[in-house]
Formats: sequence, structure tokens, C-alpha cells
Amino acid sequence: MPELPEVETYVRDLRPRVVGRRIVSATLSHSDILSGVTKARLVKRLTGARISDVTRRAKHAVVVLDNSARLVVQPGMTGSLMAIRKPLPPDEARYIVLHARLERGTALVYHDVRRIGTLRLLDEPAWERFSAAIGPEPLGEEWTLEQFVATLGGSRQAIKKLLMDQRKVAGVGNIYANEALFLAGIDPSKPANRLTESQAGRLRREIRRILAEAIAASGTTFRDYRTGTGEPGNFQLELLVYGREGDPCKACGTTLTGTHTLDARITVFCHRCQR
DNA sequence: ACGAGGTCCTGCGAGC
DNA sequence: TGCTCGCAGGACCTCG
Repeated sequence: MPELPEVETYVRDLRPRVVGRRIVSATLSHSDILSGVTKARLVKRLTGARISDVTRRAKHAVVVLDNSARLVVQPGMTGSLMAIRKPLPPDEARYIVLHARLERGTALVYHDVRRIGTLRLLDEPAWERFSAAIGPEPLGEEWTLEQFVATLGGSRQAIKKLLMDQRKVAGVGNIYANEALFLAGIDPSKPANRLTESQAGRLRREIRRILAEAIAASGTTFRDYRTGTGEPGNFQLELLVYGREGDPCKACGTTLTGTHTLDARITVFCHRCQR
């Protein structure tokens, strides 16, 4: 499921393949993934526009167009953004939601099996508002320890839920929240405002480290995720807790606990290592 | 402010 | 074999 490292991987794979190219035609197969834009308007704004950049904000891939519009792609759980040079096989092609044919034989494709993802088309002011509502980028300069400690202190929510709240920290989802909390030795259900200063510091460091390592490994392929060139990621090999409930903790051997009590998402942790 | 629960969507695996 | 059912989940919503 694409979180920050997976979306960053799409963006890095896509940028050299699509930037500078004009969109010759655009086809949308399902309108149910659109938010705040109609199919007709989306197709009209995409057609003829040149792609001036591809960037990332939180878990959103942002295709910047030269007509001052931005195509903002949130892959949800099963969405992927790819640059392809030849048609996908039919059993894959049926899940293409948006197909933008570019100059010189490349296509920018949004593929999504379950269509939990969202496509938006935002002009500059709308983009500014949208981005301003999202929390700081955890790999950016602006995410200081002071800032994080202030965020934690203002909330009694379980720390794991806070980490996944995009208004508080951008781009962390279920997999990396579980992993970072394990690495930092913190119980996922601990109220955010009860973390000590040293726990906050350790958690922040582990979040930054794991996100950077996952980007270096081209993301985590648990089920559906593929990179922008169709390859699986590699970070699933490094996972210490996610997907390992019932297996022994790699640090102490205790059987890892899996629960759904936090926001109905699978939470996996070691009750001995994480306090 | 916070937790609980529903909604969107489809593939997949379990159970019969 | 073929069906029904529950589950997976990121973001967003309502309710208490």
C-alpha cells in the first residue's frame, strides 16, 4: 500500500520519463475516483497540457502541468502510477483508470484495482490550500523535534493513530508506523502526550531512518505495489513486525501480537520490547 | 478531543 | 465446482 516511500519511488521513476512531454490524449475509465472534478473537465485540462514536473507531497504524487493545473494522485491502497512504453497485458490493462498518452510513445497510466485512490485536479490556489492542510514532511527540515514534541503534547490519541494522521505528520501509513514504533521501542497504544522527550526523539529518528531506507529500497511490496517501472520494491525484506504477527520478535523472540483495536488497522508489536 | 463505526471498492481466501 | 461471506484498508464522515 503506497505510503511516502512508495509514492516517492513513483515520482523518481516517472520524472525522467514524462517531464517535458505533452499529453496527446487522456482516457478515464471510472469517474468514482475523482474528487472535486468531473471527468469532462479533467480530460479537457489534461489534453494538450505539457508536464512540467512530477513531485510528491505526503502520499500524493503531483503531476504539475504547464497550464497551471496539477493532477494530484493519491494511490490509496492499490493504486499505482506508471510510465509505460507498450500496452499492459489485458488482465492488467483492465484496471487502468486513467490513461494519458504522451508524445513520443510513452503513456502515463494510473492503475488501481480497488479504486480506493483519489484523483484531483487543482489550480494553484486550491493546491496551496490542500497542501497547507497536510502536516510537515517527515524527511524535510521543517519537521523538527520541537515541532514533533509540540504535536505529541497536544494529543491524548494513541501514538500510532497520531503518526498516521496526515495533518500531524505527512506520509506515514500503517506499515511504517508499525515499524518505526517497534524500532523506537514504544507501545503503539501509548497516548501521544505521555511519550517522554527521549522517546519522542528516538521515534522521530527512527521514522526518518526507516522512510529513507525504504526509499533507497524502492519501497515495500506487500501485495500489489509495484514501482513506476513495474518492478516490486525490496523493503518488505527488511520488515521487522508488519505482516509477522504470531512470529517471533527478531529482537527478543517473544511472539508478536497482532490486534485491530487501534482504528481497525492491523497493529503488530512486541509487548516485551515496546513499552 | 477522542473513540467507534460506517463508507467507498474489488480480489481473494475460507467455508459450505 | 460454485456460491456466499468477510476481510483488506487510507481518508473522510457522522455520532456519542
